[in-house]
Amino acid sequence: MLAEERHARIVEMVRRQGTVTVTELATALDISESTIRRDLDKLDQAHRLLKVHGGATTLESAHLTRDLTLEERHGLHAEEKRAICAYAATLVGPDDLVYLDAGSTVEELLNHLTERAARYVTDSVSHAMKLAARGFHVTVLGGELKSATESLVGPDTIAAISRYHFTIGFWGVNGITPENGLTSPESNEALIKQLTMEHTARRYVLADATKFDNTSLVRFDAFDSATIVTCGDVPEKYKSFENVVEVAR
Amino acid sequence: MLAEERHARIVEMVRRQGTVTVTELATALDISESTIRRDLDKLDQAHRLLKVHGGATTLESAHLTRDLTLEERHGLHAEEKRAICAYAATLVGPDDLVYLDAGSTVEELLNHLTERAARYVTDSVSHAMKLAARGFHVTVLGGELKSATESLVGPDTIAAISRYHFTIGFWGVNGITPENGLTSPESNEALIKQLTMEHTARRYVLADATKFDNTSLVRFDAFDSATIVTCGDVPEKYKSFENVVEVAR
DNA sequence: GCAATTTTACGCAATTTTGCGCACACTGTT
DNA sequence: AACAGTGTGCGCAAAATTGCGTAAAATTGC
Repeated sequence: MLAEERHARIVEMVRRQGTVTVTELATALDISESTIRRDLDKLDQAHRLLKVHGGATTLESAHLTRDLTLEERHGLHAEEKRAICAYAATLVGPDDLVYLDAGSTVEELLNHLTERAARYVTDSVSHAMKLAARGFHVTVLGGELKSATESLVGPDTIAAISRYHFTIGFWGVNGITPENGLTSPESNEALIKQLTMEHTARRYVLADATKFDNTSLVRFDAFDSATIVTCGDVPEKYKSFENVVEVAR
Repeated sequence: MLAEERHARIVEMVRRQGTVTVTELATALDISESTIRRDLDKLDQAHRLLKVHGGATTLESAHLTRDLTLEERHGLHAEEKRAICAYAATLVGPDDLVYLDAGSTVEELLNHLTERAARYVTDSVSHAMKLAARGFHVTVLGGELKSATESLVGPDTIAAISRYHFTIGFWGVNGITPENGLTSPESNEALIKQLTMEHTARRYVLADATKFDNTSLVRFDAFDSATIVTCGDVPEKYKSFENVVEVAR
């Protein structure tokens, strides 16, 4: 196995699991622990992961210790998010044209994507940069860049969306009820969500259990217009809906 | 087998698998490892793949491990760049629609921009994020994201450009001669440069003195089609041109 | 605290990979 | 026919990588 390939797989495992031990890596890649340690040294030096006693972690999880408020949101329901996204990633096939919504939920999905033959399109510049850095084919919709969300909005974005027909797409959401449908706090973003869903064949909304029974400000589609992939303490009334998929934690 | 055919098949294998070993290639193409290595040298030099110990990888997957070239380029001629960009930033007025080329030279320009009333458009996602974070109005052209340069290329980018008419624009460049004009190493990037220049009223090329008397692979416009802002040890023959502006260091 | 366990760092040998010189084949020119 | 120029394959020494053993360092359990 090539050194570069090993490095890529190590980083991939760290990204996927958050943390890995030296022994895990050595077993998984069938390489001596000495080599794993040398690799971790290099990767740590290149700022691709953080070497810690016994193994390695992602750079993000290292911030977790210092930053409370910002990463709080990030770390909240992290396990549920991971389970949801691990499942969602398996839905992507080699011939898909995949739309990826902006937002932190879909950001977690990026860590689980493995289908390199598929083509990805997103309105989030930060998502695009992550995917491109990992060697995926990724296209950015044009438009005005709002710094708060790092997503694109405006007439350019709308024009770009209208030229695409996605085979599969993934969206984050803030509120879900059967009556009010899928809702989001910002009208520009809601418009983009609505338009992209109209242009997508298979629609998946990724939502941990806390999103149920909440209504945010702007509705972007009906409750049953997408498959809702969820995880955690889902209220009983939602479990009977055909378009709700609950994955194990 | 023709050398060109071999090169094409090698690049194809790298693209497909992400990484290949020299032995793999030698077996697959039934060619000696010596020849494979010589081919890899050439292909690496032509930036069609990255040669690594034991084989080769795609440029994308490798970009992460080696940040040498990136930083290397970053620190080079920093003083000249700063002087050039400090001057260039003064050219932007409140009513301008400004085009910003991708690349490290223009990245330096970002640090000097002060005109918050103007609107900025760029094909570099990293430039856009920097500007947005600092509160500027910034629009991103759409298109496929190439991780090596973090710039956008492809039909989406071209379509987006055609809708704009910029009042002023700034470009980086790799080679400048009166005979061969302005040249760039990559044909996709060169095409974007050419198109954006056609859609811009006042054109400025930012180039430190080392760019003179060099010719890169692809020409994107004539020598006198833009004002060339430069600094450093400019060859005498260039100082007499009306479209060359030399700023003090 | 302190001992037991785990993890790490370092030296060394085996293996792999690389760079380079040289011989040979092929091509087009004089 | 002789010639230079280019591309290819092979052998060998230098360099890089890898795996293993062992002592030092860090962590854990009591």
